Amino acid sequence: MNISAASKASGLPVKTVRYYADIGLVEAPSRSEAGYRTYDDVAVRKLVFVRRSRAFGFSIEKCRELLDLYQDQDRTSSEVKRIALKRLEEIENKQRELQSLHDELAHLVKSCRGDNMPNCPIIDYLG
Amino acid sequence: MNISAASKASGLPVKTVRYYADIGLVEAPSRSEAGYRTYDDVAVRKLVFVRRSRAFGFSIEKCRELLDLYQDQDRTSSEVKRIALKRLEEIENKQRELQSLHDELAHLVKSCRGDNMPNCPIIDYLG
DNA sequence: TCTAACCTCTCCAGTAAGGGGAAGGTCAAG
DNA sequence: CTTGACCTTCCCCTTACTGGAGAGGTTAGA
Repeated sequence: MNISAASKASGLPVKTVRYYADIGLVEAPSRSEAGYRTYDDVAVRKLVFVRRSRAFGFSIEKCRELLDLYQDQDRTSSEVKRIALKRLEEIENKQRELQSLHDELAHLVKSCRGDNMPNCPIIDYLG
Repeated sequence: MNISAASKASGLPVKTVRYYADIGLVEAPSRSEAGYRTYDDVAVRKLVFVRRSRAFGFSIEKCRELLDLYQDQDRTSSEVKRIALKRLEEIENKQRELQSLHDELAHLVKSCRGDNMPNCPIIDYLG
């Protein structure tokens, strides 16, 4: 499998597939005689694993840890759960942050008439 | 006012105060004989304006627009409101995204026993 | 007056996670 | 044999800063 096939199979852009090997997140693939990267199903499965992990917002470093656990037959589910719980907390923190931003901004927006006059409570609040 | 005083007065790090002038977000301050940047209250007010705008998550480019409107006596509040509404939409989109991430991840976490066994629904889902 | 401590300057490099694109080699079809 | 699709490496670009090096300026105290 050349890189574009691996890209389609994994759902990741070609650039990203290269990048993940460059930074050592996944193993460097073997090369054809012409120097082309060649992928097998195992490599693609790991790429998919990373794609799904990234979709949850795990950082590359967390993906590294998760990938290690994925490949470690002696892992404990508590190790995985700990990482996932931390991410869940991050998400909840971000949600709280966004909620308060939202409420404040929505309040300002509602108080602004949005007409042709220069007077604006939004600008007033910011200034 | 030297830069550290302006920093304290505006609530922005010194580096950031310099940066905002470097990228032309705010005017380049005048200089003392020794080349030190000197700030006045007007400059500080603009820095505060940017800090508050940034706190709402407005990008630097949006801050540029907002700052222009802030300084434009002939602005209309509808121009400001339009920008704020767009940001509000962005926030709401992000909230929806985070909510679905949260629900999915929370579900996985709940289904994982987090014990000493290798079996893990989180890893299974990702793999 | 000298010196230590602190302030400021510019410039360079780095962050996260890739994306864009140039210059050049390879491969399969017609 | 040529064309076009594919692959390679390399370097710069993105956002919004942050950190640090090395050099010069300022100020308070001995």
